[in-house]
Amino acid sequence: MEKSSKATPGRWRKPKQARSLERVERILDVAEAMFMENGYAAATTKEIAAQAEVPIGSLYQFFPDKAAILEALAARYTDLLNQRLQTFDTPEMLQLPLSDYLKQLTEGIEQFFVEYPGYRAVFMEITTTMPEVDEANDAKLIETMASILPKLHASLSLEDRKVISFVLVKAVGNLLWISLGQEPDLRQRLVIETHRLAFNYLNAWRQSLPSTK
Amino acid sequence: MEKSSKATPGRWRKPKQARSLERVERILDVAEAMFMENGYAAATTKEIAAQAEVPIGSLYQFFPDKAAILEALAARYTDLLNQRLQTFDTPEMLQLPLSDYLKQLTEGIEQFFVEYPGYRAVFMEITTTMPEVDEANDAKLIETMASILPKLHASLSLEDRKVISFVLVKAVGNLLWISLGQEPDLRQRLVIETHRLAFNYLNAWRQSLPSTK
Amino acid sequence: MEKSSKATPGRWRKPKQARSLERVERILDVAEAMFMENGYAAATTKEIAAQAEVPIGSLYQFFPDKAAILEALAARYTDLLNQRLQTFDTPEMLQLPLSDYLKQLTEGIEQFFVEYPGYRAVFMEITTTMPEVDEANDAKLIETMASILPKLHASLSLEDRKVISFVLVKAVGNLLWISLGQEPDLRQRLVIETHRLAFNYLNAWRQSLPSTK
Amino acid sequence: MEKSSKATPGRWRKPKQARSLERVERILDVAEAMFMENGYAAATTKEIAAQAEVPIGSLYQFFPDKAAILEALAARYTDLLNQRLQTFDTPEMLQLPLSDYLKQLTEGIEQFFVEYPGYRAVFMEITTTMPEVDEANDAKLIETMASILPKLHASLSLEDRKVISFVLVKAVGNLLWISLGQEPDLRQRLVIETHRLAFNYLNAWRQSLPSTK
DNA sequence: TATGAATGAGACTTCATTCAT
DNA sequence: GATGAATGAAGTCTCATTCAT
Repeated sequence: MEKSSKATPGRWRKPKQARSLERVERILDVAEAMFMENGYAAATTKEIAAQAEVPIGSLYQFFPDKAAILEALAARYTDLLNQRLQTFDTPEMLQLPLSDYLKQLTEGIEQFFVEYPGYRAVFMEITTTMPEVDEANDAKLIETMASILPKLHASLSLEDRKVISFVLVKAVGNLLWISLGQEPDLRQRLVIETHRLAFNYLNAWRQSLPSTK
Repeated sequence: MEKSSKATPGRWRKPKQARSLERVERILDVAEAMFMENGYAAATTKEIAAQAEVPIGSLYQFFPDKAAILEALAARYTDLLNQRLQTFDTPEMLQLPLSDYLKQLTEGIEQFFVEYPGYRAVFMEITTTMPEVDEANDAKLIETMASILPKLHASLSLEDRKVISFVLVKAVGNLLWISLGQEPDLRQRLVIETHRLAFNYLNAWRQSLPSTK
Repeated sequence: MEKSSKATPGRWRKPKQARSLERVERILDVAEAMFMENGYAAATTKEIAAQAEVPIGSLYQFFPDKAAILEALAARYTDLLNQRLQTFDTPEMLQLPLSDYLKQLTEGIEQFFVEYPGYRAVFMEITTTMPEVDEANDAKLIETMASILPKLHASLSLEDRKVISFVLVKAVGNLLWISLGQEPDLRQRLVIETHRLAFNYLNAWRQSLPSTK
Repeated sequence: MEKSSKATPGRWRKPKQARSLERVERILDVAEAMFMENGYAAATTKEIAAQAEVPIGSLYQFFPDKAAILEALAARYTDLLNQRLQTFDTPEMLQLPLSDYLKQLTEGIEQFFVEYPGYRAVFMEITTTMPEVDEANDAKLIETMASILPKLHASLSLEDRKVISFVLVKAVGNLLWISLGQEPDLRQRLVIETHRLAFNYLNAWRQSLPSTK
């Protein structure tokens, strides 16, 4: 615990690293808000720094360029969503009947989008601006999904699991994501329909295979 | 039925309007290519004009600003896709068994995306930059879809048709659209899976209702 | 007074020249309004033509360039103001006591500015943009004034008349002109003060010379 | 009290602020010259920056837009003229006979216009382009004048002082200002006439009131 | 390490004027 | 003569990023 015990005895100085972390978070929060408000292109690094009360020079010490802020935001969310997905990879969950399981999953994901409205804004920009990042993100989610699937239905081949996960992540994800922006009534119905879509899809797969869950 | 037999025998003069239309088309084509290449933000009006061999001033006579070019591109595609959708609103099509019908539809839409790879790039930008336009575009497609549905299943309520169309347009559209960027093998499988998704979804609806097709 | 009795028996066509005059007037009126609204620089020839319902090409047949419109406006006003000034060069007027004469003059000029609020806008631009034109305009007014002065006081030398006219035109003109933009109360007082200024100035001259009016 | 005797003994570093101030001054000087040469509209920010040897980006750090340069110029002159006016608000000056006092004042102002020929160009543009700024500027001068007047004549009401100051500032100011552009002979006479105008105006006021200076 | 003034390429857009029809 | 689409030079201003302090 160096940095001297004597010197500058008055003001306590927060460990540098902690201060940095705080700043980075503040930058990300501000950037997210601004991206949501007017889009990535309209936001300026200067304004982000100003609102985050961080000198522009410091911002560039944390992020090599503007795009990196968006990337960091995306990473933050991918981690978060992945964690949420893993929530559904527990014995209690997996023992539920398929329909119920998917109901939980569908609602859980919708819930996630409600909790993090920034997800939408961030990935809209990402999809357009950095397809690779978007791809990578989805790949992760698909992988997570693929690792859950065999527990729902044992006899799925790796190939099948990948494709099914792809379809689920993209279709279900997209639908729930879009539903967010809709009127409450329609939105509620959309969640139900999304469940219907997912259930019947997976159910059809189940019936086409020898053993079922 | 020539454009005059006697007068102005020498140089043939293209009607003004035709020349303008040609220019507008050229601008749109060039812009589309550039938007696909590096994105909307990276494209410059100056370069678009140059490549389209149209003076920049003329470009601004046709389009009030850069965004208007993107909008026009979107409108062009919405019309095109709508027309394609209407292709499936014929007696011959509608008499097919549901599965076959959806196979045609799925493949037809995929085909469309193959034919017009610009669709993707354009609507990616649109979704981010001009959500209203995107909304309007989807609304049109959903409406068209909703007008086809009752012929597939008579007893659907208006409300149901709207929701189902929404789900189909968004999920199927998104899936096929994304599949475009995938490896051929995966892509082929995705088209099949999309069909499976759509069929089982609609089939579930059918079975939950009194009379069926 | 037709323009031929036989030819083009159907629609009557207004003599070309008359139509042109009308158009020119319309252009000037519209231009004046626009110059007053947002200034000369902000007005565009295209918009002037559009509002005057005259094709832009025609506008350029009447006026070689944009500046010419401003010049024409100035000329229109110079003539008008000169005429108004000549109103004070009548035997009845000139027999009035100096104070009364100047009261009439002051109020008459103020009245003119009220009648033609465009005068202000036009000459503001002119002064800045085309000092020569402004100079010429003032020179005319000064000359007119100088031709009236000897009737008020016979023994003024040409040199004196010129200087006095200069002072009167510039100071009185400016003051009345500015007063236009003031609150009614202040404006009324300014007219009175302008008269006081002019009267005491001329009166001082009178007393410094041998014979008086 | 040197800027440190020990530390950084080598290169002397001009304080940041000083450098900025210098740049701002240079920009203003260059802009003034260009506005005088061809008018505000003809001057370009790019050229101003180039001649001032300041990057265009820096120019825009000091001034939000082109108009702000003109405004700054106006403010600079208003301050200057106000200071000059205050020169006439001293006991020695105020004890002079009215005629002598006004002679000093008239010549002092004329002198000012000679010293700062840019004043004319700047306020010509300002009057047209930003009447509010012009108004504010004149209001300041009028106020200063009004604060001097009671010392010339004690029994003037506030209302009277305001109007008299208005007349003096506008008429005398305008006359002297215009005289600048005239031939030397005429100019000299105009200064004399301006004095005559002002003196007889104020003198008339004096005689109409009970006590005099 | 921290700061923020400095940089300048280049983006979008305007508009007076022309001239082919 | 009448028309108005066409032209393109040129203007203002932005902003991601750097680097001297």
